[in-house]
Amino acid sequence: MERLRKPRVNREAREAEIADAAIRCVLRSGFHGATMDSIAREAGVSVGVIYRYFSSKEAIIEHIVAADIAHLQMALTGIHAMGDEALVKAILDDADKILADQQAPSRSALRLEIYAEAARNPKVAAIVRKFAPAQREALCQLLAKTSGGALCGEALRAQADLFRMLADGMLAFGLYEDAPNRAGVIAALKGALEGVIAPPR
Amino acid sequence: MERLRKPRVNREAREAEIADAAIRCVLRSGFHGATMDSIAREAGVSVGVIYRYFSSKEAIIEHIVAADIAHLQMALTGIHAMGDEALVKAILDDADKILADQQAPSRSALRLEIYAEAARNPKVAAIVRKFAPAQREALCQLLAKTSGGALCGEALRAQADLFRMLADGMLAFGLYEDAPNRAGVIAALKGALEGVIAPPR
Amino acid sequence: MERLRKPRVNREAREAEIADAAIRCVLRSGFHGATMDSIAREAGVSVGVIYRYFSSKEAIIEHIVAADIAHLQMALTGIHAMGDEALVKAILDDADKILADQQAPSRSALRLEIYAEAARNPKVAAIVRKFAPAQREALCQLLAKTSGGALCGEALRAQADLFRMLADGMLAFGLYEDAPNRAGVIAALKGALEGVIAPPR
Amino acid sequence: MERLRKPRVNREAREAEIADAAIRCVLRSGFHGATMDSIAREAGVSVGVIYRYFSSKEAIIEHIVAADIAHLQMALTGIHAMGDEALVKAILDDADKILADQQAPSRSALRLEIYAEAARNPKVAAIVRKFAPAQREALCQLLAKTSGGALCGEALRAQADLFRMLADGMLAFGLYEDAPNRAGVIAALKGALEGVIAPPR
DNA sequence: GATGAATGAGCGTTCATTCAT
DNA sequence: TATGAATGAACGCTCATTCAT
Repeated sequence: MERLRKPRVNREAREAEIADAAIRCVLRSGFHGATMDSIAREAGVSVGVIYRYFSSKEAIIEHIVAADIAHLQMALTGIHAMGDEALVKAILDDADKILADQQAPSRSALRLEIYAEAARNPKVAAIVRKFAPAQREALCQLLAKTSGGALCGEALRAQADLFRMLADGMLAFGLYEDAPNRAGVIAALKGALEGVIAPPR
Repeated sequence: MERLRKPRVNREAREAEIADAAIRCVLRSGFHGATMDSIAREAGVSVGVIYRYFSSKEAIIEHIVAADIAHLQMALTGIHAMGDEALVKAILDDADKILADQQAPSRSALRLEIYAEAARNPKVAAIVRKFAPAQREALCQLLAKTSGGALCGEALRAQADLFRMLADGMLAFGLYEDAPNRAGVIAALKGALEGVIAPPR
Repeated sequence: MERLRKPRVNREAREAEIADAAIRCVLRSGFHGATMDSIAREAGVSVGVIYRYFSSKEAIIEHIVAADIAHLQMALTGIHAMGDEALVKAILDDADKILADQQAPSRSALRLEIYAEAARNPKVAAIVRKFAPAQREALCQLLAKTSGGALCGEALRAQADLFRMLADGMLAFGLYEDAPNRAGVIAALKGALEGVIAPPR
Repeated sequence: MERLRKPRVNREAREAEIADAAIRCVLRSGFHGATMDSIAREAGVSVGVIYRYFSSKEAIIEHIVAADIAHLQMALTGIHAMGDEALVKAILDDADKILADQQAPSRSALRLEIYAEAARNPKVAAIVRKFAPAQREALCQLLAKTSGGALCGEALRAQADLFRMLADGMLAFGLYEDAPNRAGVIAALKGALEGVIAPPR
């Protein structure tokens, strides 16, 4: 017998709602400043409920970290699902969008928080490290393709690491000005990309 | 109630002792996790003493931030006090040392903490911003010199910003491996530098 | 870490419990000497609970002050709700009770604390001042009635102020003897009242 | 051999300086709010010095209390050192001055503080009580004289107590208005005095 | 299962008191 | 003797976590 009950959302959806609320709180106040009360209020649930989905505040933090790193991972692997010829053009054309996404205040503040936390919290560091090789590999493949095979071996990995640093460095860049000149930064990065990427023939 | 008094020393020395102890605590636990008690214990003084040298925990944080940013500032301006011809060679030769200093775990962990804090603490953000233009200018002058005048105007500033991002991005790089392959990173950066820097004729 | 939870009761009851406990602590130790810990212990709750009912210690003090001043206010206005003829007799007959209530050690000690606090805490002073005009008015009406209209205008107000001073002066009177001779004081006050109050015809 | 040394003040003078500084601090901030540091600063000495003259903060408070009560005592006994005929006139003429002195904000704030403290601090209560009988006696003698012998026995004591209450009640009166109408209060009190005091024949 | 009131350890800070100089 | 730096218990307050309802 089918019933239309009160919209009992499933476990995953509820967990995601709470995690999203937690992220909004963390962006406002940092990992420490985000209180369980504030997360509960933001998620529209009671504190007690949170503990049915996460064993502790620590667990929420780890979840947020893993989700953010995974998002980056997807962005990277997502890109080179594209066909070869399209790729180079796409990157150059979409650089604005890709970079703007990375540099969005919400993303950068969260990532900075994560990196600071990773520098002293072993569990968070472990999550960051777990994904690092795959991300490096994804970047290597991307650069190999876009450079038309000109880059390989040690030089390829070095270049990939350089791009990784650029991406991470962008996070702090927004802090340097009250109303940061995003356009300028993005243009500069595009320039750097063009230096490496073989222009579409 | 046992008393083991810490003897009097001069003001600056004591202040520095406390600030150093505070940095060690911050590296271990972050700005928030570093408690006044832990700082006092680390410095070998009682809590009360700290308040003779700093008006609040907030003041300690601002002191640490300002000192770290000022250190970076000095490193940048220090470099191009050198003569023109010597400079390019010096940079390439000393890149290892310069980069290693910036990438030292204590420095990078602290800087990451600072960036994360700046993303939501206006006072810390103000300190970071205050130095940003001078640092950019220092980088611009450095690149102008080392590129033999080839770079100027908008392109020069863009390149400077790119290097700034690389420097900041390096901070997070140490997190990606348990025992990070510093040599590899440094080699890659050296490569990047050589792309811009006019080789000494 | 043993847990013995105090059960839920309704908001008003719990708030009153805490305020009462706070008054007992204030009587014992003064506004300053009454610590949040001592209030919590006296109320049989944990410190944290207090903050669910009062936003700060300051708020508790203001609550206590306002309640005490309001009690006085009610005593004053309550009296002359009575009919004219009954009034004079009632006052003379009940003077003992009224004065004894005001002079009860707990009331007088609290009021003295309030006056001392008002002398330097603007918020407390504001509460005291807020009720002063109404109290004066109530006293004026009372005297006008009981004097059979013989008192009016400036003379009425002066007499009212005199009685106000007597009432406040009584507070300190209990301090002058170990086991204060209340009966004597009350008799004296009764005498003073009779000097003003028109004897019932 | 006489010497003009550095103005080494004697023990009593120094003690009085510190006590005076302490009173100024207490008036500003109450017994609790006055810190040993603030007293030392106000007195222009170091904290350590205070402890050579007073064994503790408690001792300073007791000293202040005793001094204030003694001051009142002297005011009372001082008055009727005067000759009989002069007395009544003097009191009526000087009532303004006498009352204004009692009602001076500095005196009243301090006395209120003392009464509040006496209500819970046994040592302070003891000081207040110690002087009470002598003060009552002084008031009795004063009233006996000024009433031309009309008052005596129980009635005399009751009247004296009434005046004592008026005097204490005046202390709180200043709290009821922002800029208290002292003139009005004083006029009213003068009226009360005249009711008892036999007009000079 | 959901709620949110209760808990209390632990935070940043103050200040009476001590004592090496 | 005078100084004021050092001490640390104790303060007001917060918040992750628990559990009776």
